[in-house]
Amino acid sequence: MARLSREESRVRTREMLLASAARAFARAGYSGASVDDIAEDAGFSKGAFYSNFASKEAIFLALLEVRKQSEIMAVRAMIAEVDSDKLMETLTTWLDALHGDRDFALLAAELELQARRSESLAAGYEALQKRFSDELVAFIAVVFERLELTPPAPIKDIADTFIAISNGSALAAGHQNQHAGRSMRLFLDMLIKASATRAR
Amino acid sequence: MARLSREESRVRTREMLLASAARAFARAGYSGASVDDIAEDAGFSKGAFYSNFASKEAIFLALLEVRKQSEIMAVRAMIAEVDSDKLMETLTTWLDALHGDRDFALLAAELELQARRSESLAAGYEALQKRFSDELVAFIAVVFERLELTPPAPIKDIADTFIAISNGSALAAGHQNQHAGRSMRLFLDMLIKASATRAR
Amino acid sequence: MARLSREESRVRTREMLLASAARAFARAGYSGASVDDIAEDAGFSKGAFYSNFASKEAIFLALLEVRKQSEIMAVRAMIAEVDSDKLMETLTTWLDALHGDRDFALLAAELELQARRSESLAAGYEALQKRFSDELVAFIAVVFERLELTPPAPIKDIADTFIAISNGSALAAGHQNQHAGRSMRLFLDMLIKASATRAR
Amino acid sequence: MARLSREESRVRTREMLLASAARAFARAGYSGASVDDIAEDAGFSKGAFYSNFASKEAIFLALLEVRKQSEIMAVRAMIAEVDSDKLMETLTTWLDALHGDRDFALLAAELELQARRSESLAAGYEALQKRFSDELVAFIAVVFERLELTPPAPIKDIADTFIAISNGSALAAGHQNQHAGRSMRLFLDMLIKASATRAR
DNA sequence: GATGAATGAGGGTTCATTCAT
DNA sequence: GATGAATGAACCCTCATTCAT
Repeated sequence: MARLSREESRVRTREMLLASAARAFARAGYSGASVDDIAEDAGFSKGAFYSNFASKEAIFLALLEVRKQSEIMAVRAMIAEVDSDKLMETLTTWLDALHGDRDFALLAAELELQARRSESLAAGYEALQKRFSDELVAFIAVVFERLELTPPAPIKDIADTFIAISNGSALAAGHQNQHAGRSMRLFLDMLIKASATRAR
Repeated sequence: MARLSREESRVRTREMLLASAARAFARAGYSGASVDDIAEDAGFSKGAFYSNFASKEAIFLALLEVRKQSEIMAVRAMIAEVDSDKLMETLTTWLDALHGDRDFALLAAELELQARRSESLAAGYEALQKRFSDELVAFIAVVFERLELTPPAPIKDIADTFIAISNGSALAAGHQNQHAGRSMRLFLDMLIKASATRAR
Repeated sequence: MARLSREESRVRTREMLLASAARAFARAGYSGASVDDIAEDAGFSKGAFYSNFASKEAIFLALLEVRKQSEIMAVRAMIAEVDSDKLMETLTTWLDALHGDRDFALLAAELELQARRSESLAAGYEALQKRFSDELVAFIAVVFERLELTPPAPIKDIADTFIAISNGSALAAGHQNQHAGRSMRLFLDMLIKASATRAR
Repeated sequence: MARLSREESRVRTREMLLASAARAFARAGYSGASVDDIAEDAGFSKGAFYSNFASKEAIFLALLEVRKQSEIMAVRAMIAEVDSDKLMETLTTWLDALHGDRDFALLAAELELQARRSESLAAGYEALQKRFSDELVAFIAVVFERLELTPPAPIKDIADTFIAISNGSALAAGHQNQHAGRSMRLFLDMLIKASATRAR
């Protein structure tokens, strides 16, 4: 059985704490979640927490980074495989993933809100958000290109609306989550209908 | 100088506390805002707070009610004055109001999030949200009627998307808020373009 | 219908507050009972309370006085009607009264305890307790005289034991109060058996 | 100098808090004593208190347990060494111990009262009290056996009276405590005089 | 690196008391 | 005399963080 090296073990602890923090922040919000909750839920002591993260804010920012990073990677992956056949299918899969995990959605909203509140968080957040936004703009541009459609508005606005609906749906989704994602699909449908076929 | 009567004074205190609470919750979130903050910011002691509201949760719910109520009244007012000439203008005014007050928007988002977390809040919240949603659905139906257009999707979905964009934009709006509301207008434009003209 | 004079009305309010305080102190103890509880339970406002009593401590002391006074009067009444025929019957009635009211008993214990804690209460209490003790000693002396028995110990000790059992039973009486008073009767029986018939 | 291990240190803190709580509750009663008082008097912070006891009620109950336990052990010890020569001497020593510590006595009374008021305390209390009572009944039975006397009343009643006098004396004992314990001895004397010598 | 006892600031809430009405 | 809004000190408890083990 492969023994974990010290480094591997440290990484593993870190990841378990991050996962636990994601759950805790989603459930109770940044202020409402306690370091103790997070540590215990991950199966560690408070001490272990502070050996891995300098503060509660630090783990929050780390989480923010992990999440935004993975969102960026997801979009980038979609760009790579854009082709007329599987595009809508890929999109649908992505949207389902985005809205399927209720905790994920609530966490996203909490991240946004909290980043807006704390100056120290805002700094780190802004940069990440910019990168994600840029990536999304690029993706949308590629899609319109491929579909040979002319966007009905500046792509930045479309991307912003996309993000707004995503976050907004997360907030609005009550206990019965069944129609989360409908808003997004309605928006997509209309977007395509509203786009002018490009002259050749 | 008109001296305030006992009752007037009480009402005034209550309102100042509500205003202060709105600021505090917007700034720091539900958990992050302290009763002490709220009371002091309103110029009162903690004791005064508790002789006006039974608990922190109570003032939060009271705030929720006030806000939702005024949103409902706004929509209702719009229904009353719907006519083809001033409709878009009225809508624009409303949207600007909705997004013009940054604190209001953040508060709205916080209200949604918190209501989703606390069972005791959720109870009170759900009812209010239902009433607002119903009102919005009625409004949208009237508008389509007046414009003699057929909606491209169930009106409930349209209303939900409307709300999602509103909340989502509030979250996404960074320090520079200038283009908040663009998403909403984009959505509205596309909505009209996507609607079929009704057969007469 | 006779209107209450201002003075009568004041006395009535005072008495209702005293009765309410007795219930509250018995139920929750001195610290545990709040002025608001007491006032509201009596059907008045806090202001009315403070118009009648200078402080929480003041009403407690007033209560102490009323109770001790009535205990003294009860003993004095028994002395007056001591005669060989009805003596034991009278005693029994008194004891039943003492233990029949659970609240009364708990209040008595609380009074004792609290008087022992607060210096300001102790002053007023000590005097009252002395008067009651003296009265009880006189009563016991008369009874032994009448029964032509010689007490088996200094009468003061007998009186003290009497009081100790009374207070102790109140404390010990659990929810099932049926055998409160047994201790007292056991003590009385033994007391008589242990007394030497006086030589004539 | 022996350094304290982690565990030893924890136990020591706990014990110091318990001792401090005993003083505080005796002095000010359950409601009157504050967690802050208790912690500071023991030389710790409030936080230390709460990492040793879950709540104020918890330390109260823990105290109750310690005290009742030691009372039980004391009675059990007496049963073990009952023999005609040293019995009365042992009893006397015990009674002196019971009444010698004024705080102990007041605490006992407070424990009884408070247990009667709080449902959550009552649960834990009742069990302990039952065990003590049973032990005392057993002890008294053994003593009568040894002395070859027939008790003049059900042993349970005798035990109850015993307890009542003990608690009652604690309450009645003023600042001058010199004659506490007299009641108890008077009761014992009479008890023996009132017992019938058993037929052989 | 991990532990958890301890700190100390603060959070929500209660409450005796005051005082303008 | 009665009212109850307001005060402000405590109270019970939580929690981010530190540090000796």
